[in-house]
Formats: sequence, structure tokens, C-alpha cells
Amino acid sequence: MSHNTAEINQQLRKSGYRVTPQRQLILDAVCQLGEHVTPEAVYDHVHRIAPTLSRATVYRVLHFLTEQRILAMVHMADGRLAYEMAGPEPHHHLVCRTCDSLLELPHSVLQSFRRAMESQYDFEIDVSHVSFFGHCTDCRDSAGA
Amino acid sequence: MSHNTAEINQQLRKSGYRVTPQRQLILDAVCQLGEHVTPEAVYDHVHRIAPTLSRATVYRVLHFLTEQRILAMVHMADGRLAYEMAGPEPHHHLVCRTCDSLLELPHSVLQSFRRAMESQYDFEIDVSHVSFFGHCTDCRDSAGA
DNA sequence: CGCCTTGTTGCGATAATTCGCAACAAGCAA
DNA sequence: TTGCTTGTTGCGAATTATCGCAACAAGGCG
Repeated sequence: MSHNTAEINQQLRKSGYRVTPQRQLILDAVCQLGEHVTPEAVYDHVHRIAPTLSRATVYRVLHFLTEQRILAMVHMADGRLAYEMAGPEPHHHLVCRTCDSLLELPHSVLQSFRRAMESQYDFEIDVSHVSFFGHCTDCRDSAGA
Repeated sequence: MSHNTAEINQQLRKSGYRVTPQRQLILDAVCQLGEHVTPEAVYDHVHRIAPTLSRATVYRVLHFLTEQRILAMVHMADGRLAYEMAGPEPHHHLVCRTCDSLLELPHSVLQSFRRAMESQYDFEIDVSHVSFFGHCTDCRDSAGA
């Protein structure tokens, strides 16, 4: 797996949380399954390895790892949530409401906007992941609107 | 209620959709209940008036009215969806992940960003509503992070 | 006004997500 | 290593959200 397990475990313990096999399993699963991984996909994956691991735990751990900034939450077009590893260099999505496609956006395009929010509103935008909804080239053309 | 019923009905019929009492009831409910109204709140409200109106219809109509740009979808801090009237002048939210508070953002601050996305990616961001997640002044201070 | 066409709704079944609480186990300390 | 302390998990129930299909009704037409 491509994430630094030891470092993450360290970080969790230092914050007073525990490193459990469930958490490691779920983290590995997200890491392996790639981008915008759904809770159900994670469950299918880990359940094969640890049959007693429950759905509730999957949801709880995904939520937990997101709070710890280890995972990032992704809003899909249908309103459901997915997750992915929160890398040091975040990326963002342009989500097409018509064809559900995801267009990746480099982090740089958000930096100035983020700084503006920080100075004007003293609000720190969590840039681990941001989604914008709208319509892509193809769907704008064919929509005829 | 503060929305122009006649105009909205007109718009729907012109697009080939029907104006049903359920849709009017649900629209009125969102309008009355204010900002970031949850589907459950809408259901509770309309179900008292029309006991046979089902949950499925509430969800379907909220989704439908959002597609028609009559309502706007709002992402809450916990990942759930809420709705509100989509006014002619949209506003956006800074959502605090710690205290769940919503800070309103005037539309103007997004305009330049939107234009940039349009020219660089040919992607039209739906600006009826955008949410940014992060941490507000108070929670950043007290977090001690 | 009453008849069609077909978009919508209701209902019950399913799927997706969260909750409550007792049993469990990670990690610290002796 | 053994024993606590208390964060976590599992399970089953409760909620929340979606689906499939037959019955229904909005609105155009004669």
C-alpha cells in the first residue's frame, strides 16, 4: 500500500486515539480502491477479510479518518459521499450533474480563493477536498439550454 | 409565503411538468421553514397537512425542484443534504466542521472564480449554491491544534 | 364538460446510514 | 507480563433514503 502506515499510526496514538486492526483494514481498503471510494465498496472489501467487521464500523471509521485528515470526503453528483486518501497535495473536483463525470482540479486554482476567505472571514477552508457542481462541456452542448 | 407561486407554476407547465398539490405543498414548506431545511422537516410539516403524502414523494419533489433551479441543495457539515429557496441572488456557505455553524458568503466572492473555471476548463459551475467546509474563528482558537 | 395521455404519487419493499449499549481490547503503567 | 482505563467494536434496531409498479390525476383537446 502506498500510505505510510507507521506515520499514521503514530499520529493517531499521539492524539490519544487507538490503532485497531479495523481501522488499518479500512484505511488499506480505501488506499487500494483508489479515488472516490464508496462506503459500500469498502465494506465489501474488508468484509471478505474480516467477516465480523460491521457496516456501522465502516461508516464510523471513514468519518473518523476524515476528521483526522487522513481521508478526504468527496461529494458525488447524486449527493452521496465517497472517500479517498487525503494526500499532501490535495486535488478537487468539478462534478457534472448531468453525466456524473468528475473533472480533476489542481490545488493551485483554489489557493488564492482560500487565502481571501481567510483574511476576509477568518475562516479556514479545509482544502483537503472541495467539490463544485455544474455542467461539463459535453453536457452543456447537448442540453440545448 | 414569499415566493411567486404563479410564476413558478407557469415555469413548470411551460417545461412540460405538472403542477400538483404535493409540489406546491412541499415548496411552501421549504419556503416557510427557512434556510437549510432537511427532507425530514419537510415531511413532518407536509404530512400534518396531507397525511397520505409519502416520504418518497418528498425526496422526489425536493430533487425535482432542485433540478428546476427553484430550490437549492445545501451540504451540511455531517454530509447530509438540506434545501432552501434558490433566490435570484444566490448565497453560499462556509460550514464549520466543528460547531456545524453556517456562515453566509455573498455571491460576489465567487464570481471571479467561476469565470476562471469557465474559461480554463469550459465547465459551468452551478452557482445556485456552493458550500465550503472548514473551521471558523472560534473553533480554530479553541481547538488548540 | 368529460375523455385521453402520460407525468406523478402512494405504498410496500429495499437499501443506505446511524444509534444505543454491552462486550471487547489497545495501550499505559506497575 | 498483568491489570486497569476507556476508547472501539458488534449487533440489532431505528432512521433515513431509494426503488418498482400499479393506481391516480393534471392539463390539453374535442
